[in-house]
Amino acid sequence: MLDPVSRVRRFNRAVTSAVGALDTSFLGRGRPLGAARALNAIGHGRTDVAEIRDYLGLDSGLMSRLLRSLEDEGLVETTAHEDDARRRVATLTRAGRREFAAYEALSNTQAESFLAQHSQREALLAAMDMIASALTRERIALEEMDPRSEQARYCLGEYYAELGRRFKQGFDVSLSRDPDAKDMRRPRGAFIVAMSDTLPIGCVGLKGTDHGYAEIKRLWVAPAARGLRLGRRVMDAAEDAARGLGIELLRLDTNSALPEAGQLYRSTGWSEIPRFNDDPYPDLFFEKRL
Amino acid sequence: MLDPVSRVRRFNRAVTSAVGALDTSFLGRGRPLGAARALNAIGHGRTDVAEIRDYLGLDSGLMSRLLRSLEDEGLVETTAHEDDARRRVATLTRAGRREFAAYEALSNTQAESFLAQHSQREALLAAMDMIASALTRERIALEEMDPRSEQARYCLGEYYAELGRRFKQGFDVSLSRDPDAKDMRRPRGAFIVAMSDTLPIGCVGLKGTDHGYAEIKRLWVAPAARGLRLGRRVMDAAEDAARGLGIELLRLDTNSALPEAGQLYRSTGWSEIPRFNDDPYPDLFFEKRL
DNA sequence: GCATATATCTGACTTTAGTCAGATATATCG
DNA sequence: CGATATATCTGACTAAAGTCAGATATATGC
Repeated sequence: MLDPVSRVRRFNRAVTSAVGALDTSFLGRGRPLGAARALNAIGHGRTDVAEIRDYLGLDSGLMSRLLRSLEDEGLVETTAHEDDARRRVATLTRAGRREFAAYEALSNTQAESFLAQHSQREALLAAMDMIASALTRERIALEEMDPRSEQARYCLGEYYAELGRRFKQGFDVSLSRDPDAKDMRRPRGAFIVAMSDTLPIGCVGLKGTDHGYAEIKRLWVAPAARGLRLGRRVMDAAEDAARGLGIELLRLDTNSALPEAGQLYRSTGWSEIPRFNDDPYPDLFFEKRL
Repeated sequence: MLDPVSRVRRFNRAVTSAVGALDTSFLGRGRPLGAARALNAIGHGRTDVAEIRDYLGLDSGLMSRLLRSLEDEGLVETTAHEDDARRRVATLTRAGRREFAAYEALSNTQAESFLAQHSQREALLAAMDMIASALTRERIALEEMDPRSEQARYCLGEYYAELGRRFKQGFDVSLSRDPDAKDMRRPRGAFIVAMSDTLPIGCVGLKGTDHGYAEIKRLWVAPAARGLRLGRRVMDAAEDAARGLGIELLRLDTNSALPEAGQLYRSTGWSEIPRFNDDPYPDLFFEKRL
């Protein structure tokens, strides 16, 4: 009935009016939207004035005045930055934290009531995740993290769960060659997480070995982020990290039940090699010379 | 990692900035956003001034001034309404149509470039459809239509395709007891389509028979609209239509491969009865006394 | 026909957002 | 130290959006 472009535009119309409604609900607290947005940015931990200005896309004059009005209301205090007295740092006062909490409550209530009117919650949330990831595509940041960090462990948990669903025989980490966290940390290796806003949406591990090569492990992209060519991006980052560590040969193992992974490797310069380990799960092996 | 409310809020943030970007693109044509929105509302067929005002949520003074500025630009003409000379009707001039087309082109380009950067187009579109339907939930309208109308035929096509996917043996309409369009039109029956904006997202047929009962046929809800309790709403509408036609007994057949349908019937006063036709597809039969 | 209701318009006003050109204070580089 | 760059602030301004109290014209019910 509708062509793809009309479907996108139908979505845009729906969302425009929903955003408008959310904005108006923020006006209920007797403060212009600009000031409310600035307060919320500070509440969410953006304390550096330049950072807030950049995030909200404001002129420096306007930003300054918004801060002043929040100060006049007694919600915000500004001090000079420790390392650079030209920069200013904004923090919420006690009253500011209370006001911020009130905005948070408004947002939460609105989100909850939206969810409550829908009986297929998980499908709806998955759709929202997917669109949020697509819309914030340019803002996805790749960060090197400790493989034991909360974000990394979340990714690994999702990764194992997905293998469990996709392998006919299921997946039990303890049977697999679970890499030692130390091997995926500098200087032996690295662990890279793709963050969209505060949400981890993909990862890859570079595991150092003592056999003259390093291994790529735990490549995962959240279902909601597939189609954004993120797999390729994290793999590129892992290869860069490997080069930085002086590694010249990479190997990896995978399973033919994950065809999209195999396709990615083949299209990015990896070549299939014979089995090089005795892990029970993989049935495909690749290597790439850097 | 994220609780449901945070996921909704992440979506809201993503979408807020995307909407802002769309708005700014509209400013490129040298006209304030308010005027551009009014022009687009007229171009999309909202000609009654009160209707535009209502749609855009504007004060009557502001609306009047926007119309005036569009008239001054030579893009819009207003005339008195035929039936009520107090009301005004706005139409685009030739120049107005040209300008409207330019805005349309902007929107289309923006939508296309969003789609182009994503390789899982169909999944992304399905997610957008789902969210658009959820957000415009209160604006879903049930309309009685001819079962041969474009909208009805679209729904039926989707319905048959879904049965084909869900029945192990597939589905071939010609083997089923395809109701005559005449039986699903007044005065023998009715055909109801649920419209979200201009998109049909569900349907149900009420088919008159000569056996002392009418049948419910072709109950379908678009995958993107599931979870909105739309099935229940269209069924209620069909029952109302039946009551209006003096029908006292309803019957329907369905298949256990469609468990959500069976559940709907059981929870809305239908009771299971023995087979009452020789259609090869159904294996469950219900009736309800009105 | 008259009172009342409705739809739009006009004029006078305020608030919010945004722009721009300096001013001020601090940092950095040679 | 001095030149230059950077971060923020201030003042003066404009544009856009929105509000509100009537004015005007037309419709409707008795």
